Amino acid sequence: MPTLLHHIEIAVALPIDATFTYALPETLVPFARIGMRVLVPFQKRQVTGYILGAAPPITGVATQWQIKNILDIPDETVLFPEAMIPFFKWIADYYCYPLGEVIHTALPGGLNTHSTTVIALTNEGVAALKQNILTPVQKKMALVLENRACPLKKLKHKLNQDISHSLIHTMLKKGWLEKRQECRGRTLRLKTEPWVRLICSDIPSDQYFSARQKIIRILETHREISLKQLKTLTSVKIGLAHFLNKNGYIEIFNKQVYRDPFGETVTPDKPRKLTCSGNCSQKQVVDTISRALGKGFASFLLAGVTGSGKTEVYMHLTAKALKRGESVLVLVPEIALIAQASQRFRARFGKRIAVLHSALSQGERYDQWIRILKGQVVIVIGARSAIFAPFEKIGLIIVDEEHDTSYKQDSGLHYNSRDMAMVRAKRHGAVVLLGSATPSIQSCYNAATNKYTLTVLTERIEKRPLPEIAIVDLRKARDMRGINRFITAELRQAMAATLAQDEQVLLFLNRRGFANYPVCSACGEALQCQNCAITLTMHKRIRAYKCHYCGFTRPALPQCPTCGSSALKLLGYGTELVEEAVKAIFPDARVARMDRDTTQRKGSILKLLKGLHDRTTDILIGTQMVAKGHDFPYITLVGIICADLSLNVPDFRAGEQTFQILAQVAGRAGRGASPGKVILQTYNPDHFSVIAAKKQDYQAFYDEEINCRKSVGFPPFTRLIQLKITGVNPRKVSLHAQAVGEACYLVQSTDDSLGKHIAILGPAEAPIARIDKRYRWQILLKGADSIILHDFIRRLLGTNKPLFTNKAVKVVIDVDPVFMM
DNA sequence: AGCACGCCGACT
DNA sequence: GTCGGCGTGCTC
Repeated sequence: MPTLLHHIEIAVALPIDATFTYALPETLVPFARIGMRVLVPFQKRQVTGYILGAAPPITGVATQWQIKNILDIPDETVLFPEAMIPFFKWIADYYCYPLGEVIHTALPGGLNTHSTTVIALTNEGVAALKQNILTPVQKKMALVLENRACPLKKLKHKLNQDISHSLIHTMLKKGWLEKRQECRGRTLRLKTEPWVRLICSDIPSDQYFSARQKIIRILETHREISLKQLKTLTSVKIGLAHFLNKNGYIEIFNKQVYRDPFGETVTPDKPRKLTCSGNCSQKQVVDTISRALGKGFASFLLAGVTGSGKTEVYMHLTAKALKRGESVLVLVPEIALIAQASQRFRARFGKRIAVLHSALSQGERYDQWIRILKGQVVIVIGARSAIFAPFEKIGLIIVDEEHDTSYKQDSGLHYNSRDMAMVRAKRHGAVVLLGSATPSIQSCYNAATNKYTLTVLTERIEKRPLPEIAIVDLRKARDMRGINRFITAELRQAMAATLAQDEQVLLFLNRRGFANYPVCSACGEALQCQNCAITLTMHKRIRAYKCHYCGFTRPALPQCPTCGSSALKLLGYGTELVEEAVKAIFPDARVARMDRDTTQRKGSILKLLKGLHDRTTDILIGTQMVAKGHDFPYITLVGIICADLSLNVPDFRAGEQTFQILAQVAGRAGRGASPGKVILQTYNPDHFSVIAAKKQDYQAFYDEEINCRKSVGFPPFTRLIQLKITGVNPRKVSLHAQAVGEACYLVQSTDDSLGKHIAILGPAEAPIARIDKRYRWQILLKGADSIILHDFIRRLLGTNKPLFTNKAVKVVIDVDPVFMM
C-alpha cells in the first residue's frame, strides 16, 4: 500500500461531477488508505467522501483555493479495493453520473453521514424565554427548541405552521437562536457476541463442583464457543459462567460474528455427472469454457433450453475457477432465485460464499461486504448490485438468465449489471458467461458477430422432451360470459385431466390484482389514480383500489366518484380474479397464488415454493415471478391465460419480451419425470413471437426480430440514450422538455460530423404521462455507436449545464434504456 | 444536494 | 419602502 501524501483526492457523495483536494492532518496519517470513507467539511456542511488517492498536481497559476482538512476517518477498514476505482470512474463516465454517487450506490447502504443545519436555542434564548419577553410565535418556537435543536423544515412541521425567514433572522440577530451543523445517520458496525474460552480447568471441588465441571468439560472439547451455545449445551445459569470468568478459570470475551443471512442449513451434495453426448452437451460446454479460464478476458453466451441444467454447468465451471485460486461472481436476476442458487452452491462449495441482495438488512449486507473484502469469501451470489462485490480479483463472472430486465436499475444510477459484468471482467482479465434459455437479442447479436463465443445446450437433462404447446385462440371466446372468457374449455379440460393424475398445474397471467380497468357504465369514466395517468386496479382481498405505479390506495367504493351511479364495471382481469375463478371451478383443488401481493413478507416465496415441492399445492397462479428459472418438478401443465399483455405496449422490445416470457413460462412444464403440456391462450395466434414460442424455436424468433430491428434502426444496430424529463408542474415540464429538445437540435446542427450520426426523437410526452404526481416527457437519442452518442451527450451537458441542474424539472440521462414507458 | 446570494412582485 | 418569493451559482 503506497503511503498517502498529505494532499488527497476525494469524491464526495453528492451530485457533483468534480473531485476535491483535501489535506490529511498528521493525526489521521496512520489510518488513511485508498478506498476509505472520510468525513470532510464542504462549504458550511460536513459530508461523506471517499479517498481516491493522492491529489492530482495543481494546474494553473491563479486558482489557488484554501485546502481544508479531512475531519475524520470513521471506519477501521477500507470499503473497496483500490483496483475498483477505474471501474467506478468508467461507470461514472458511461452512465453520466457523478463519481461520488457511483461509489455511494456501490457500497452497502447506511454508510453516509451528512451534516445538516439545525436551529438551536442559545442560553440567551432560554433566558429570554424565562423573562417572558418573546412574542407568542417566538415562544412556541423556543419551547420546541428548548429540548432539542432541529432543522428548519422539521421545526415548521412540528409547529404545523410556516415560519418566516425574517423571524428566524431577527432571533438570530438578537442571539436567541443559532445555526449549527449536526451529524445524524447511524453508523454500521460489525456485530460482536460474548464468547467463552477456557483458561484453567483446575476448579476447586466444593458444593458447586459438578455444575462447574460441566462447563469446563464442554470448553475442553470445544475450545471456544458462544455464551449462548454454552447455555443451550449445559443448561447452567449464566451467572455461573460469570463467576468462573471473574475468578480466572474461563474468559468471556467479545468475538466478532457475522449476521447470518442464510436461513437454513443445507446438506452437502456431490457434483452430478454431466451429459456428454454430442457437441451440445454439458460436458462439451464446460470443457470449452474452462479452457478459457486464466487466459485473459473472454466472453461466452450459453443458450440452453429450459431444463437443460445450466446451473450444473455453472457449478462445474465455478469448481474449475476455484481450483485455479480465482473468485467467482454469480449474478441472478431476483431474490427468490438467489435463495435457490445459494442453496445449491452452498451444498456443493461450503461456507466461503456470500450473498448480496436488497432483502438483506443493512447489517447483514455490511457483514457480507466485509467478509468479501477480507478475502474470507470465494463465491458471491447476488442480484444486480452484486456486480459491485469488492473482490480484489475475479476469475469468472456468471450472469444467469441474462435476458432478464431486472439487471437494469431504473432509478438513481441507471446501470445494467449484465453489461457491467463485461466491463468488470475485462479489467480483471476474467471469463464472462451469460446464460439463458431465451437470450436477449443484443447478446445473440453479439454472438452472431463473434463478440461472444456461442455455446449451446439443446437437450433437457435425461433427454426429457420439451413440453408440447397448444395455442387456443381467445377470439373464439369473446362472446363467452364470465370466467369462460379467459378459462377456455380446452384449458379447463386439460386442468381437470392433470389434476386427475395428481399432477400440478401452473397458470400464468402477467397482471396482478382482481380487475385493472374499473369503469362506470353510466358515465363511461374509468377510475384513475390521483397521482398517475393510470387506471386503478381493484384488489378484492383488501377491498381497495390500488395504483401499481405509485402505491396509492383507496377503499373500494360502491359508487362512481364522477356521476354517483352504482354501475361500476370491473373490466380487465388479473391473477386475483383467476384465483377466484379456479377455486370455483375446482373446489377440491389446493390453489395458491404467487405475485407481488402474496410475496411481501419475508420467506413467503419459499413457503409457496415449498408447497409445490411437498405437493400440498395443486394449482399455482402467478405473474412473471413464476416464469423465472424456478425448478418445479411436478408441474406437467402450464396454462398461459393471456399471452398478449406485453405485446401491445409501445416499446420496440415488446416482441422480445413477449417471446421470452412465453418460452420461459412454458419451460416450467415437464421438468420432472412426466412430460409437460402447455396451453397458450392468445388474441394474436398469428404473431411471430407467439408462433416462435409455440415451436420453441429461438432461432426463428431471432431471425425475424433482428430484421425488424435492422429496418427501423434500433438496437443492436444503434445505441440509445433516453432523456427523461419530469416534474410536478405540467407547464414547466413541457417547456423544459422543449428547451432540452432545442438544445439537442442545436448541438446536432452545429457539429456536422457528429450531427449526421445522431437522430433525435422527441421531445414527446411519455406513454405514461404522469407517475407519482410527476409529469413525464422524454427525448430519445439514437446514435450509430456508443462513442458518438457519448460525445454528443457530453457536448450537450457542457453547453447546457443549467438545463440539467434545474430544481423544478429533473432531467435524467438513461444510457441504454430498457424501460421506456 | 443544500446553502447563500441576488433580483423582482405584493404587502405593512 | 421592506419582505420573501424563487432562479443561479458554488462547493477543495
